[in-house]
Amino acid sequence: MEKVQPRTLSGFMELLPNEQILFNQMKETIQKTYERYGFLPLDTPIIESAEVLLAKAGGETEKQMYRFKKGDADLALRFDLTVPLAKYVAKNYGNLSFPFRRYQIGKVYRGERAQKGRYREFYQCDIDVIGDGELDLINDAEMPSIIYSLIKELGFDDFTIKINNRKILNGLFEGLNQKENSTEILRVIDKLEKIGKDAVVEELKKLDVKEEQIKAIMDFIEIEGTSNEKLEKLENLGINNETYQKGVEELKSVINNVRLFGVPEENFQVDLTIARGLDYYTGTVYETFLNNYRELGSVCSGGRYENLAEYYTDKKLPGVGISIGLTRLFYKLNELNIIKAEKKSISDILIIPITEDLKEPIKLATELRKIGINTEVYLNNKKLKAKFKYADKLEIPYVIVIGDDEIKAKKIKLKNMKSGEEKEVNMDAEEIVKYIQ
RNA sequence: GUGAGUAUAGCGUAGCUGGUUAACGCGCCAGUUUGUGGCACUGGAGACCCUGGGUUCGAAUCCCAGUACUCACCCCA
Repeated sequence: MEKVQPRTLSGFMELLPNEQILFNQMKETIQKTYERYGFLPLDTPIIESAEVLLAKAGGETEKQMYRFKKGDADLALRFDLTVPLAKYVAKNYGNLSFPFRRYQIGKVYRGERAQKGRYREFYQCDIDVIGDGELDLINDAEMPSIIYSLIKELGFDDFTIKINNRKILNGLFEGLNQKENSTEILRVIDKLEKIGKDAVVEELKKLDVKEEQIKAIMDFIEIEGTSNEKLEKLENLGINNETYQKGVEELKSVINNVRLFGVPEENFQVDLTIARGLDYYTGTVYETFLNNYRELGSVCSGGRYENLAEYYTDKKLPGVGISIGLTRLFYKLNELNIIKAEKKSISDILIIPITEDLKEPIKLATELRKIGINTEVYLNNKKLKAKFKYADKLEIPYVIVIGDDEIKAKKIKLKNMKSGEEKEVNMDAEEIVKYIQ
């Protein structure tokens, strides 16, 4: 029979068991951290009506969205988790308590060309706080504290959460009469670290920004110093634009409150070049960098938006949120050998029966599972040697052999696969647990 | 969407100045060791060399097309 080539589409991540175990651990760490801050779980469909998902879309988003017909229905795969959240909040407005704090961890889809660390299907891990009508600025200051806990929990100490406010840049552009160009200019500024100062100037020239305006922009983003020094310089720049001043005020307040939430000074800073690609942010924006691995780019980003669900409801729903691209993060950490997929099995014990009667082995396995020990029974009729080899290959730490002798004596030998030692123990789950680490 | 590269056992690769049994490592199976894995040795299975066409006495090897994948740009997580 002719076989179909077993293949996985470009841009779709598929892992081996040892990698998947590690991936799941990271996912669980993120979930636990989000829950510790009181965020509620949410799961929305991967497929939604194209009309819903494309309500506000345009340009790149629309081009990259997977869209298809099923019968007469015009459907699409979700592009991110924010749009489904907007729909959800608008739809369930009456049944939710505000401020609504939710987390969502799920796959999203983007039909673009895959490349290193860029996938067509990937996990996003989002949290957002949505206010009804308004949302106090202090929520913007809580986000960095959550990022701080999260990155710590993921095992990193040396990282910096960079904080900025879009109003500052937008106000600056307004003052320079570059409002129409602001999105393009922001994109260019965002590339500063990647392409360098001179290239940024070149790019700005291409956007027809005038010489003295370029100078003003460059002078601005090159403001140096500690967070407090930067804030002071921003205030003393003599820019009278209202949006700008509001931005500086907000940023100052957020920075002060981030301290209140206990984020150590070395883990956050004002960075005026953080602009984020997404243009729906309207205030505070965050990016997080691992200082020893700057090449990873931001590992956790987010920001404040004025009106989450304007395309679905007249209710004004401002929010602030952050997102981790787990698939990319995992891929890159793995590639750089920062994390290692070592566990090949999640079993603590493999029970190897060498008797026709499986009653006792299964009974023991059930008892062990009841007290929380991951237990697997080898259920194939192979030679004993092959059964041990299986435990060895999967690096299952303990093996129990149960044959007729053991059943008769009600004693088993618990073998530590790493040391090779065997210990005779009563055939009793509670007893056995005492000898495993 | 634009540009470049790659395609050979399950995996990673060699072979690519065309020459008849396509090689190596890992993995897999079996044995040395019939209630004990790792190590070692011995043996074995496994490949329409991406697909289609062309050049040639002869193609994994050269040419063309298609497809897939990878990388970069764009954009982004």
